[in-house]
Amino acid sequence: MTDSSSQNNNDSTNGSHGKRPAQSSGSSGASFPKIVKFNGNIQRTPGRDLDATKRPAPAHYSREDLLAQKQALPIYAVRQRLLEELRKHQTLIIIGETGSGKTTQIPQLIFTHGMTENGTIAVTQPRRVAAITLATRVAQEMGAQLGTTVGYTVRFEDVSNFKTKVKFLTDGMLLREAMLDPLLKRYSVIILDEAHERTIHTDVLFSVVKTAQKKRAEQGNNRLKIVIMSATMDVDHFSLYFNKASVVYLEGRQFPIQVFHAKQIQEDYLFSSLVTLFQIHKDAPADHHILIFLTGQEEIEAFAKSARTIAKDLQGKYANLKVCPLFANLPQNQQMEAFSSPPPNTRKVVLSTNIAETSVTIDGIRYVIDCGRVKARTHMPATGMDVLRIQKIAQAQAWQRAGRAGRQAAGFCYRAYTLNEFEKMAPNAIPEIQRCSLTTVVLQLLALGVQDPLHFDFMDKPPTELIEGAMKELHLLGGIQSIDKPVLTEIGQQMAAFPLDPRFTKLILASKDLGCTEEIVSIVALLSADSIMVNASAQREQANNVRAKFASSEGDHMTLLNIFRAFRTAKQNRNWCFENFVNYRNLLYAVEVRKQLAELCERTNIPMKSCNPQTEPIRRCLLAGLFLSVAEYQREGHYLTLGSRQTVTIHPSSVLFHTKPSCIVFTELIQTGKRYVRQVTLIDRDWIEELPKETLLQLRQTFRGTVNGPNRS
DNA sequence: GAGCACTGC
Repeated sequence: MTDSSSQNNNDSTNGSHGKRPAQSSGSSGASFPKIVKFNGNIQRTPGRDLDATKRPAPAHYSREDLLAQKQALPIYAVRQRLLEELRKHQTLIIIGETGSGKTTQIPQLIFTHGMTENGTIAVTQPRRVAAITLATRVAQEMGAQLGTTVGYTVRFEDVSNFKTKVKFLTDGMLLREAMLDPLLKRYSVIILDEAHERTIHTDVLFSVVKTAQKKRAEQGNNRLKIVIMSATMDVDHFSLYFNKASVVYLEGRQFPIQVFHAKQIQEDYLFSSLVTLFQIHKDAPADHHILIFLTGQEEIEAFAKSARTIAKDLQGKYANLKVCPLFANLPQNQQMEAFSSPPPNTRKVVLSTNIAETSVTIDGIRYVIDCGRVKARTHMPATGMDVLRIQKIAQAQAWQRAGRAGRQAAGFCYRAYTLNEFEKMAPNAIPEIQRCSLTTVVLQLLALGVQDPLHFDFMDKPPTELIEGAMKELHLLGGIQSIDKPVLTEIGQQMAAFPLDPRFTKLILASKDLGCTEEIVSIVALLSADSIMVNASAQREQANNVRAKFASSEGDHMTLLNIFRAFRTAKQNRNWCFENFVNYRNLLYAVEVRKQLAELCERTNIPMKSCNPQTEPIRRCLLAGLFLSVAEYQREGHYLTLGSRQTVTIHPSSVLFHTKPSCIVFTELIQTGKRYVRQVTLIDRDWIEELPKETLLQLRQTFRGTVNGPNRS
């Protein structure tokens, strides 16, 4: 550990040995962050973690084992000095690689030295599974039963009680708590971990904890200690934001990784990655597995096909090759393939999206091939549309990817881009808060008591248009009094209470008058979950045929509801899901969301009325809540949106893709190759005129001239 | 007749 400002001690691990594929050359001079092998037994299960039976069982260690493991962590030797720093400063920034032991050891250090007399230690994580596994591990090390002294809180699961002193929670969960108590009075220490990931929640929390600390200090009792933990080397930014807070560096052990860059610019990064794969395959021992970072499902499936074909031609000449795709939308049983050990004399090649960058860890990876690209979502405030496109990664991401080769032993990373290209990459990825729709964030800020979101103390301020766009949408939804005076209305307060996109809360509120809350709450829950349709390209046709019995001629929302009802009738049976090509995990998730929403409805006096067997109220409700998302048929399959007057197409996954009704309401607008609307429902155009007067007035004001007389061509 | 990266409440 060294004190701040003297830090530039990255090991350059670009060694001189190692074989080079023909089109790659050894990199020179680029620094490499420290990679530390985690010395515990923490494993992360992929995907949303709802199925408790699938969670890795906590390993059982003896007291001696646990102590030995603790002592082997790099942090152990410096714990006394670290403690001094923690005592000395009210705000401390700790830089250390993931797995250096900081996340498990620092909360214990704080706890055992009495810094929790006036409250609990909160440790935030960007992901649920991490919060759960870390709490399990720390409880074990402290000899406590999980849920007592050590616990965790994530959505749908609160394993903590009033005695809990070390609490792991998702950053989103702490933000929720802050909306009820902006001073976060029950905590004496708040640790924001993985701060370098800059999730939208952590970014808001930066300011929330800073404000809470200041106010509590002014009140003079129960002061708040803040610890920011990050893996980034760009510490000045953090330190400056937290009033020049002290920075502590934690060194770790690492396995060296040799990095190679392409010799010249690769026109086709897929082809280049494929060539590299087989050059490695020719020489490396069979149990040295390979991880290839690609951008998306389609790309991965095409790459897998090519790789398997080539491997078949080479059969018998080298080791066997087992190709495993890995992306979040892949059904869990297929995801597990990427984590299992392959048979003898077989090399595993995992083709992954950036899910393998942070969310999951795969054993035995010695080689990484990095295509240098990522698919990222950007919000366009002018059109209200999200654009999904492939872009170059940042340097920090490139190092993160490379690090995946050195988790258990020395490794290699082959980059499908030149050193020059690498040097031209942005040092860090653009934080989420600067590129996503901020409607929910602005709503949360207002609920937290922030007066002027435009001048909120962001660590990195989002573009003004994004904040203004959010205010505009909130105003249209009736959530704030006016754009100039952003004060929450009663509707706005309800929107803040619901863990939903405000547009979806609006739907629930609209359902009250139409007597279809029972149905709308299910639909909103389904829209909140990942896709419930299983869509492997290989069996797409079969899947569509089997699911045809659920399809509604009225659109996707009714179709979703039909599947959900059938799932519940089938007693939420897993096999039923398998037979019907629907995703069990995501349906279970929707059931949980529905439960939560139903409770909130009860609390806010929205009766769970059903309109069954009628469906018209549901479609009228969708229109009432989503009146900004209406489109009219033009010609050649194109639609024109009522509000922003953009040409859009119904997404091929929609049940209305063939039908092309004259007027539709949709829940998602996204640009990939084309501009698509997804989740589409057929409506009667006359219903627009029958909307409540205030809504119509608002519509006319917003889109003058487009509501009464759209040009039909 | 064509395709959405990843999280979270």
